[in-house]
Amino acid sequence: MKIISWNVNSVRARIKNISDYIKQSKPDILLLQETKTQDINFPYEEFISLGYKSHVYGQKSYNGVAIIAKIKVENINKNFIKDNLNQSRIITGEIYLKKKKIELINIYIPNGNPIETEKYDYKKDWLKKFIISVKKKLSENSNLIIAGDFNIIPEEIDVYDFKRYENDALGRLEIRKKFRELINLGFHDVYRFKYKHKQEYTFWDYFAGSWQKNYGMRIDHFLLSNNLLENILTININKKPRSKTKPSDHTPIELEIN
DNA sequence: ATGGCTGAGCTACTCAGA
Repeated sequence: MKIISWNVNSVRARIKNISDYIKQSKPDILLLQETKTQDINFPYEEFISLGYKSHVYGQKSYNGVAIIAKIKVENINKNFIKDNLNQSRIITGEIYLKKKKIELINIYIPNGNPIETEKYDYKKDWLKKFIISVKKKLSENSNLIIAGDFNIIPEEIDVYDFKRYENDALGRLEIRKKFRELINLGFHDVYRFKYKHKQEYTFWDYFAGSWQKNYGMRIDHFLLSNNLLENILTININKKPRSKTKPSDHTPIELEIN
């Protein structure tokens, strides 16, 4: 089974790129973040024509997450946490891998910049609530997949110049500790689990030639609960979509499990 | 290297992203 996570930075502006990518990568499930559109304007038909059903939790202009699936996804839930600002940042559902019932959690964690503002507090509060809910869910189901745009640089190796981000909402120790706290509930960061010292990124800014200079950061992640480690086949950051015309600033991360 | 580039909503310009 192939599950892919991708912050597309507008599903409507990106629909051609997304469609081309699906045809090539053929995921069973595609988890989208930053769809940036209300549910009534979601391009359902484009995904249906490719054989996918869309489970969406949209919002006008900002945020928005979706589970695009070729296989059955049950018990879709948009209230995994209570979001203080009612932003559309999390959608969950259940899938089956052989006999295992897996809770799939698609997230778009707040950016949190600038620090020392209400935006940063919102990110900290969001993470606090999320960790509590994950802990509770883990006590009910030991098969969890958390994927999405975390807006967290886990370690120094995960950004082109750590000095620039050590006091930023993405790289600050206080935030990285939250990521570690999540991992310590019983998860592995699949990319880092497979590649101990590899330096690859999932995001590059649009400006200042960041892509060309490879000034990027690894902020999109797959976390698998320890019970699912034996099911991991491959994890891959696919840089091709970032090199296309009219790209998202993020590129997909692809997981294969069996 | 805390500014530049992109998208949404709207149709000039602000807000947000990371």
